[in-house]
Amino acid sequence: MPRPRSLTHDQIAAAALAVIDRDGPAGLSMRAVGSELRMSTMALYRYVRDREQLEGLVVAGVLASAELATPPEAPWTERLTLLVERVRAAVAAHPSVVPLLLLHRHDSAASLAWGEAMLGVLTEAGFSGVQRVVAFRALLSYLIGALQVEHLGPLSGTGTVAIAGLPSADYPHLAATARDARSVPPEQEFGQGLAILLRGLECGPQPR
Amino acid sequence: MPRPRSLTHDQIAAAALAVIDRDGPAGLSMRAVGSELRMSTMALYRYVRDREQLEGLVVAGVLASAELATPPEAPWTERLTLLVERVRAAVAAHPSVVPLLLLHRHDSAASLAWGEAMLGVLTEAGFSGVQRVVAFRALLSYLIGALQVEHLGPLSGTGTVAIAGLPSADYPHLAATARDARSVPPEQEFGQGLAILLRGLECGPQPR
DNA sequence: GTCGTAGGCGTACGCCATACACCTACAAGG
DNA sequence: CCTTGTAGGTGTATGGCGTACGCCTACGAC
Repeated sequence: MPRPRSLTHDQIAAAALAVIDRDGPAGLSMRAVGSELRMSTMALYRYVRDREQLEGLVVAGVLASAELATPPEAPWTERLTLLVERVRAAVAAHPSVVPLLLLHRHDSAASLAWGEAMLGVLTEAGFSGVQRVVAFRALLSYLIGALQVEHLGPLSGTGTVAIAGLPSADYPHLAATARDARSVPPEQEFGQGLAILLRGLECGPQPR
Repeated sequence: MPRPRSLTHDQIAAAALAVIDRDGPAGLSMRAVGSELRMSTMALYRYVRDREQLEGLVVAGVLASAELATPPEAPWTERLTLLVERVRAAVAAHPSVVPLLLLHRHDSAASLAWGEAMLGVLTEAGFSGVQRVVAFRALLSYLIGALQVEHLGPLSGTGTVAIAGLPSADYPHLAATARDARSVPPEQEFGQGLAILLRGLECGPQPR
């Protein structure tokens, strides 16, 4: 009956994402999002319980951009690769959102749906019971960890350069590896790591 | 010549860790650590540049408790498992430190030394060049991600319970898997996931 | 036109990190 | 033993944050 709402959750999430993309994760504040929407800070609270819920909206928005359908005739390893790579791509488009993703990866419908899709493929591949639990958590851990390692590294890649310059006397392997790492693009590194994990799932004592 | 220092970095790290263990990650503040040390807030700044450096000290302290020596005659997979499990154990003793670990895993001598130890084993196992880079990053990503998934989950495990209660109609696989997951202790889940990854390193097209 | 609901906003409070200026405890040099 | 300069410890102040609360008012229903 009274005045209609003038904002949607989607608009709010988009505004917050814009702030984060522009000013980095530390730039996100209720004040900043408010003025991004040309509203007062407190107006936001008509739409959002608190800052935490707003962060959840941002994460949900990013995850929702990942397609969940996979070709049913493709091998299960390939289908899982698709699902994982799509999340990686969605996040790579907004690197500054990684710290929020770590805290809110659980509490959105988009993330539940992604998990459901992953488990669907694993189930069709023959995984069940504890093996399915372990396989899913291993893939999830790798994905989460890789995002974190890639985007929250020591200034996202410049750290590798710094490590490459370490005194070879103190850290010979580390310095050498960091030098090698400079020639490996992040996508390739991510993909190959994922391939290793999937190979372990394929050829383990509990195959199928 | 003037007055001697009355605090060491170790004492400060221990105090901050005590605060975190008692009040959780959000309880960490310069004020809290100051009063834990029976000093004023600002006294801390004589020993520490800013809050970020203090966080680094805490992480360094936790990581330093992980032993780095491994039996040279053991298989390389077992030696890597030891190194990874020790970090997991060190962190599991102070779960609230996980968010800080994610941000500061790079900037302490302890973490560099751990990386060096891991790479030493990988090198002895025959890995080199890009393969060594990929293997190391895969293991690191899994470790980081698993810590995050385990300790920053939806309230650390209670979330699994919540998911298990989801409407099976909407998320059938997710609900079933969450039910299965309740019977798997976290250490076993972590260990089996790591085993999968190591198996992938062993039996891949680029073994040795 | 009237009215009640709920949108939008201003103010204020308590927390945080931290810059700065001050006092003072103490080791070194006499 | 006394002086002195350095650096330790502290109090105060600033500017940011999230958000509780209360006010005004635009608006749909009647």
